[in-house]
Amino acid sequence: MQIKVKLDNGKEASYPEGTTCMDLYREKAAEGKNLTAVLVDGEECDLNAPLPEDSKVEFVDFESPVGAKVYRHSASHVLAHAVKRLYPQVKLGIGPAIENGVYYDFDFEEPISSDDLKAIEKEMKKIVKEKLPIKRREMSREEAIAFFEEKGETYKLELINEMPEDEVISCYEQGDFIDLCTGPHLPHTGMVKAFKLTSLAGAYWRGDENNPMLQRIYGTAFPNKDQLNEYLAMLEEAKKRDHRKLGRDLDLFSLHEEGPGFPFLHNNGNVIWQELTDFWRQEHRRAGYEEIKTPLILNRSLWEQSGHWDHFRENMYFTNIDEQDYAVKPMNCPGAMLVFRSKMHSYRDLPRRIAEMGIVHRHELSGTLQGLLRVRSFTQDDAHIFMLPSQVEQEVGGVIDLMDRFYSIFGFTYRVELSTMPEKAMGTKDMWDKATSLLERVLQSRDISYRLNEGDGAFYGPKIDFHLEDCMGRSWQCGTIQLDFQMPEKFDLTYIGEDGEKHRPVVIHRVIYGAMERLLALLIEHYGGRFPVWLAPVQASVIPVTDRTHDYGRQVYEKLKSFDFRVELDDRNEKVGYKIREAQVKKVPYMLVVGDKESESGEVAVRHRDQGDLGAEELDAFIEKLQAEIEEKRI
RNA sequence: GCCGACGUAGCUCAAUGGCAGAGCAGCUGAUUUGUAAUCAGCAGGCUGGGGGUUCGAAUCCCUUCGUCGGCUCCA
Repeated sequence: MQIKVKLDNGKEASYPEGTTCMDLYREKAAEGKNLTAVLVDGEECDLNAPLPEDSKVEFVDFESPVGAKVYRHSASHVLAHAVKRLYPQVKLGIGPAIENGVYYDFDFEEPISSDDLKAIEKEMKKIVKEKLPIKRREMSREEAIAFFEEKGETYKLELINEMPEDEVISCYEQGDFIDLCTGPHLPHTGMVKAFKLTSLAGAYWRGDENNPMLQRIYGTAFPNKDQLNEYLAMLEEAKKRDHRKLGRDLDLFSLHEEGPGFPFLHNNGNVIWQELTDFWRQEHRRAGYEEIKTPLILNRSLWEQSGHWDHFRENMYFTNIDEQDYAVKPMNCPGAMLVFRSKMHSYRDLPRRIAEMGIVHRHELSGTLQGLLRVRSFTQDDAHIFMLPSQVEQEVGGVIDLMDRFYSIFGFTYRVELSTMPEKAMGTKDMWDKATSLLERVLQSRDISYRLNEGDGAFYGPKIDFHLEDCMGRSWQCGTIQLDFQMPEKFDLTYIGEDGEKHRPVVIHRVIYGAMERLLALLIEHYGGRFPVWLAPVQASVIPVTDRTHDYGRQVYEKLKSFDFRVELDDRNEKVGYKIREAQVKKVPYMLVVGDKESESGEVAVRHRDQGDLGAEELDAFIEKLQAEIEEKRI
């Protein structure tokens, strides 16, 4: 009997019944293709499984996401195998492929240290050399339980016990190593060509802090040495862009033992900050926002009223004034509620868009602090929009437009997520459903694709989050739009409707930059310290060639200053090359070299940090161009 | 908070139980310089803090603070 199979090149072929994926795989591999997996009818397929009749077969290599996953998953088994050989008593956790690599969680009898990774890597190389065939083995539930019980693999037993009754329990075997795994895998261990163990970390079993902490070994794997080295070089390159390093080198900010998580902004960083907030104010005025400022410390009773006392207390700082309890604000909303409530509103007053650059303090766990990306005190570009229920869709849409306006100025790409009702939530399920579907409707009407994040909403309402991607492909939550039917109730907010009766307004909380500190970190890394001219702490450095041209250099410097450019005069007794190098290292966008020629002609010799020497130009012409570049916020 | 690693001059790093050092940055002087580093000299330290072991500690041990990589959490 023959079976018919449709291949990925569109051709149909027939094979004897019982032909496996492996047979086809061998046939393809013999053609010199570097395959890692086979997809049957779009599903990852075990290589030893016989092909079903009329199936569609595709072959994938490392370049496809599925191929990379299979490849790296096999690498994770090689890792576990090596660890098991070196530490026979170790208990296995899980070991999936992740973006750019793999990890595997282990419960060691005695904790290992990162020095031990070398020996493990060496053992992995041996296993690769042995070219052990990787075979799938299916077991009955009883068989599997008995097997892993005998091996003392308590974590695997936990996984098996939670599998649905009818699930096929499959294991993969290579040499003397067997692991519970759905697969599929590479045909043999010799195919795992280039890998490196990168770090050792702690990780709670199944991500739950109440569970024991396992040791997680991270690594990465590629089909060849070149690709591995390229990846490692990319990591090195990213390190150079690290905002903590650039923050120090460019004198933007600092962090001190005296205030962990409380960043100090230096003049250079503050210049960028001010530009960002100036731009923010301008755009918000245009978009019809007012701006307020509310106190940092407010009485406990306010936090009880807002619900923060019940829902956010672990993250708050407290103090005592005149024998009364006070809290440092962790959010700006209660302050904004008080401002709104301080006068009567007609429906004609709404929507009221009230913005605040609000400084908030949150007690984050010490282990989570990270430069400016994760801090304990930060400034939110907050705003609360108070509106009629009928205005919600339009207002949410307006905020989305504003988000896009800001992010595109910086050249960021972003991803949208919709977060729904969490466990610790205020309000009824019905209100939440209503609010959530409303947000969904706005996103859908604008054709914005989004990811659903079940149970991740704020305690007072569902939210739309905007995640910006940084240069390393990590994403950070910045903008968020949170719908709130709770706060208006808690604070008994009202407006007088057309009917002369009191009604309840709806509130949205939103930030666009998110946290100024995080945004600054992101911008530093995004631009690698080469800020666009509108943001650059120093926009131009005037470099006289000799003492003879110091006076002319000063004239140029003064003129540029009179146009409000941020400019420096480098009249130190140094060679031109030295001054240029220094300006380049500080990533100053423009260097203006002035020597005898320029001082006679009234020109400046313009050098751009990226384009190099641009030649001499009339000073007025340069000023005009610089103004335009700043005005347009050119990237 | 938890797991692992680390903490030496402003920065990057040496010194592994026996006198704490280099490069860059800084300061002083010479040099008058044309598109990424001129030369010479000087200064810079309670080796994160506290305790211990030792004749002797940057080095070994304990503790505490901080930092880094993760986990959990989040703007």
